[in-house]
Amino acid sequence: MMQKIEALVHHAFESLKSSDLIDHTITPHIVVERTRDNSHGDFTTNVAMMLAKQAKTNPRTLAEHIIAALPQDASVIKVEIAGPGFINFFVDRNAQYDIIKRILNEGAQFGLSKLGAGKKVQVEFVSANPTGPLHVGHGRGAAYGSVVADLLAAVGFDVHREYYVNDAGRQMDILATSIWLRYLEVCGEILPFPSNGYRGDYVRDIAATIHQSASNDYRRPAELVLENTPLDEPDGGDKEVYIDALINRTKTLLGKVLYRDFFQIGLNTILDDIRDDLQEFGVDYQQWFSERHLMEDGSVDTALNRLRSGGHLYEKDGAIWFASGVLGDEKDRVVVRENGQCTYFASDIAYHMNKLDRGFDRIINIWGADHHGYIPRVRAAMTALGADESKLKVLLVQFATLYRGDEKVQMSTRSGDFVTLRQLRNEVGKDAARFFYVMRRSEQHMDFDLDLATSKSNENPVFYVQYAYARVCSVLRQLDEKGWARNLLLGMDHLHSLTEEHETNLIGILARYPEVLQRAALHYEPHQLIQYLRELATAFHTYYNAHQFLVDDAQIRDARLNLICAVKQVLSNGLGLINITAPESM
RNA sequence: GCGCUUGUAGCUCAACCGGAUAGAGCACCAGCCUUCUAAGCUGGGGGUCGCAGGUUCGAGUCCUGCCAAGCGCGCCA
Repeated sequence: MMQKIEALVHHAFESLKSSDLIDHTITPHIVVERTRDNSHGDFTTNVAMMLAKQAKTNPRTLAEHIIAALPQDASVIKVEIAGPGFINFFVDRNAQYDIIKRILNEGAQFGLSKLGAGKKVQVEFVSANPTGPLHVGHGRGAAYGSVVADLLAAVGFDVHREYYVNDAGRQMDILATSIWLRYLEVCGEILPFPSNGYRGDYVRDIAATIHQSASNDYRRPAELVLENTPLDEPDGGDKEVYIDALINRTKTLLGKVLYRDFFQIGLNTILDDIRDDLQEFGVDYQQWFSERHLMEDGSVDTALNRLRSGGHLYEKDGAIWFASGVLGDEKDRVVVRENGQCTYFASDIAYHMNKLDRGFDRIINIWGADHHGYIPRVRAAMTALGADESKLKVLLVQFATLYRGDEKVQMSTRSGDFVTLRQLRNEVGKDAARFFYVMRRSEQHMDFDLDLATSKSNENPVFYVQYAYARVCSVLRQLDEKGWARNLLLGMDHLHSLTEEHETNLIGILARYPEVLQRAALHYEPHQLIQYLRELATAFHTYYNAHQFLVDDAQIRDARLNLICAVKQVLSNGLGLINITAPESM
């Protein structure tokens, strides 16, 4: 309908041009919107106001010309000028009933579109370091990323979901060393735990598991481990220097092969846990991309060589720098350290080169908001690699602060004192967790109230929407119990009897669903869909309270049943996109 | 100090490329169950859209300056 009106206005412009009422050089950008107020009709356009100056007339006069030139259309029953020059369109109610037929015909397909035209989009999200279980901060990125990906797929993009596994680098060495030290404790060795090590209970668990299968194979005496190590921070030393020394001792004492095995067991255990966790949270990936793989197959060297041949690298202070400063970054960045090791940034350049080489039309990175300072250097790298940096879209997710009632839940990753995503799921359930996470704009700081998410009351927005769905199901069960059967075709023939204000309002909301989906997808804003579902649920609950559906008059009854079945379908489609269940009864 | 983000009702948040009277939920007050699930509905009060300028037919939305909060500014990841 919206496109139809847009076309009508476009035709009007063309005929005004040909009759010389409007300058030929004017090319109107016609935008037709739904009105926000029923008294303004169904659709509106502001072109008259936008172009009045160019057309050298006032908005209302121009609007009159446009209306006079509008082609006739049976579904448009009234057009009027309002306010400073809006052109408002009133649509024939009978045309609006068609949406119910469409929804019931298209079913689960209703709302989907081909807007994306099959363009390849990669969405990389979560990508938490595999140094421990996911915590509630990662949960928001997981929920947000998966819904964004599903929304894009729903409007016709070819979506590739990916998790970048940082399985190389110092943090992983710290993890492996932490596990080994805990393992030695299990063996009976007595030694202090480094202040910069990973202290979470999961480290002890992994150590215990390894000891069960490997017994004392990796055991070395504590004296040897601590031989020639500097002081840890609590003793007046530097915790970074100390942990690096311990990593070196670990590598030396275990030897290359055993260290590698040990490292791998830790990595696999944690990665498996993360995989399970995400899967149970309704998050699936097409690919888990290994950073280490990138280093081992020479991709990092290739990327650096490409930068070098483009003249973007130089040497200073024994390190190799990427001249990102001239490409929009705050300053230049080191890619190869003085000790010959590549930085994390170097492998990230290779990773983005790899993404580009795979031919994605759009590359979406979903990061925690604390990484925002990293964006310019990645863009600089893409530009230096000769790519179009506008293909990259970085979406930032702010942290969620957990509350239990009024009380803030304190968290610290390093000390191991944090709420895991798994704990959150166990406490509030997958549905509530997903719903709450994407309820707010992602860049918005968010307060996550655990008590509210678990409360089975009218305060809880998740139940509110699910209850609307369950209510429709309940009505259908009642229909059956009363010995009636729904006659779909009879209902279709009498949709015109749905004239109550509650009914026309509901129909109007249903008709908006495809547009909401497109907007939510193209702007990467799942919260738009949530808002919509709440609005739809409200309109349904209101209708439910105002009118009886199961009336004796079969024509009205079946028309109403068709309407509420359409509501049921759209609720199901919308909840499905957020990956939240639609319960038959509650 | 520089950069990014945020600032809307008592609280948590919306507001579609700049559009008509800034909307929800919670909380508060007053009502609705002999009728399809009251996890629901109806009505009410509640706002200098952080502050000050500017752009224009029109600004919560765009521009500039200030104020406040969060984050970032490693040869960490």
